[in-house]
Amino acid sequence: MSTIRDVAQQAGVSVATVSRALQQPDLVSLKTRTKVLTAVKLLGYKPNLMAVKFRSGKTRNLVVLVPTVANVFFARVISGMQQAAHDKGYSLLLCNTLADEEMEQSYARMVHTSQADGLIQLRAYNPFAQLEMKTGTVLPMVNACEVLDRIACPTVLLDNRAAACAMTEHLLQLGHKRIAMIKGPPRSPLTRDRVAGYRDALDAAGVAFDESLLYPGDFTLQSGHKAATELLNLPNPPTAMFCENDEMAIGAIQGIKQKGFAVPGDISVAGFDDISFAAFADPPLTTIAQPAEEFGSTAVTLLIDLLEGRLGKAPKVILPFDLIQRASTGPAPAGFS
Amino acid sequence: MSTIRDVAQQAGVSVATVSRALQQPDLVSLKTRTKVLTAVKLLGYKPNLMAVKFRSGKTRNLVVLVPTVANVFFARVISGMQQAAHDKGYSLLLCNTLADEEMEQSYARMVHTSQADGLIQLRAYNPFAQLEMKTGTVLPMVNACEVLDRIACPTVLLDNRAAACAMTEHLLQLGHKRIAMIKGPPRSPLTRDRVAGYRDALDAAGVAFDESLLYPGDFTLQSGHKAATELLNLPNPPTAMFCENDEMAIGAIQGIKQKGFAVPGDISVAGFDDISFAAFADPPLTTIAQPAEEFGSTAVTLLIDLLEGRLGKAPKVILPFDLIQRASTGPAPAGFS
DNA sequence: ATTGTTGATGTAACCGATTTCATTTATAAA
DNA sequence: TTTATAAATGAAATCGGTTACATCAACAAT
Repeated sequence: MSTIRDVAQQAGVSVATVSRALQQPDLVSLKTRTKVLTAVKLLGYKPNLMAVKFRSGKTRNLVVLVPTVANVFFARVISGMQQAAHDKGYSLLLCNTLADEEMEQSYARMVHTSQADGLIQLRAYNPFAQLEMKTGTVLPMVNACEVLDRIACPTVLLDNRAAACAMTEHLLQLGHKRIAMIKGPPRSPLTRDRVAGYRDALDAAGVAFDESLLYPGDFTLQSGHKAATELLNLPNPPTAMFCENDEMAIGAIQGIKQKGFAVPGDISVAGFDDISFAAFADPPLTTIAQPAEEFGSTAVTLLIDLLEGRLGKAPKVILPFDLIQRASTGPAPAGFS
Repeated sequence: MSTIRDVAQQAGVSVATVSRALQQPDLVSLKTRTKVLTAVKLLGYKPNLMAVKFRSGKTRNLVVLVPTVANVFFARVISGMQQAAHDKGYSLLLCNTLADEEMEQSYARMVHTSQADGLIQLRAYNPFAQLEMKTGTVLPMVNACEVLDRIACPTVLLDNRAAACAMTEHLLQLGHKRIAMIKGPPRSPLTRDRVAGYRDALDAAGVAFDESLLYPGDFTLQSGHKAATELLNLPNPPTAMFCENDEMAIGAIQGIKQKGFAVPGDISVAGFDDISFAAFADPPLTTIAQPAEEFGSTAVTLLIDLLEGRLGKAPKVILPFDLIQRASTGPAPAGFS
């Protein structure tokens, strides 16, 4: 590997001139510039960016903490991040945390140790909390998708409450009174907001809230299946199931069918996210579309703006949702209404 | 941010001693070590790993080129990579290439420019080819999943030919004679191998090969849907469709149903990969299970072994497949046999 | 002709660790 | 006690760039 010194020698100039010829060509005369470029080409010189980053103290790396890379929605978010980061000359250091706080902190340490400039967290947990407490500093971070309640960093989120309310209203309008919700982990702010939206709609429609219709899942196909099965075993089962993501909805549909019920004839099912499989479910899934890639790109943009000092107050960006009506929801069966 | 010099001053020793106290504690007396550790704690010292990496010339970063992060199978592969890399103290720099060679080369450049030590490519394209040609050197790379034919680097692959042959045999045993194949891009070695395996099985069974039953897709749900629809429009349509991945199979099932046919009553459908959605398709999908996470972890392990000089000849690791028989394949309809 | 200004280039410090080599101190052997 | 050896420590070089500052030449203004 040739270094800048080799180039300087080959070109018969100083290293400073080589550096300038490459970084700020206007400061160097045409003649010298040509000599330098010739030498660069001859030697196949590639600057050692590790040295540059070290010197500058900027890595242009961003750590991304993803609860589950294998989740289709997050995969789309990552895709959006990657695109935005690449466009701005940044790279992503990916971590599949599996929601393990120790793993998250281990990766967060890359920011303390100057291996990355900032961090994006897609979950309601601040891996910097301990260190920030101790040092009184605030580390560059952006929180997206599932955001912490009281966090002083830029966030990107959906109005989950409004979205859940909209979907519940859709089901109510179809005549459903017993609407189950297959939700996420009870502690999650995401779940809390969506349940709140669900209750908003019920309250507005004067439908009584029934705790037993709330079933906690874990966002997997399996848990949707299990939830639906158990909900159907209730003495007074629901006629509609609103799931907090599409995977659980697809799992629920299978569970419902296996119990011998029709979707949406007997039971309506709604999802959340609008992953690509939603449109290919049988029946195609009514769901809330989220701009997943935009979540990613916005998060990256905010973080870079923050890092480069272009961000004043920590903004909260709220992205739009869209209720996609497909065939998995229909009128409540007559016998039940 | 405090540096090693601050610690040295605080502890009243030289920087060399601090470095040793942290890296090779046995070389430092207990008394000094304690002084140093106290100073470290007091100052909240974190070594600047950028400096370490620069100095050592090793970044412990690995570039990963993924055709589509949003593809469920690749997401699992990445997940396996991430785990293995983390266990060995490496980080992943993720690139969603969208099979764009320019993008791939742009990321490959991170290896030339000392931002990463090596690269993992999940596609049949060598982004180092140009540079290696020019310089005569060979850059550290591992090729996995879809591997290049004549490449002198470690590879991890499935015996795609045998797997496709096994699935085709399964369909032949069910009495199918007209078996379509919804394949990938014609140029891909993956496709080529699988088509070869498909023909192996046909030949062995004495069933004539029909070019018109080969339909090229692009691994998306949509393309599976389109392929199935068009195949059913053939004058002499197939009774079974073997798809090169589960997404296309799920798309195909929808297309078939929309045409008014039953799966597997009229048409059997088989997939490849065994993604989580396969078991939740309706009907659940017969498919070839691939150890996706193991692809990732093996690729990472090989690359690290290569980087750390523990690899002699470039190995070809062949991972096992498993034919998962579910409900989407069944006996060929009587009328057609 | 003198001074000032601009443009082009070079010298050397610098970033923060590690590591070689030299030096000092402690310990064991004679 | 002296000497040989081992252990502990420090000074300084090093990695490969960037950049502040110094220098020098060319040219313009006076």
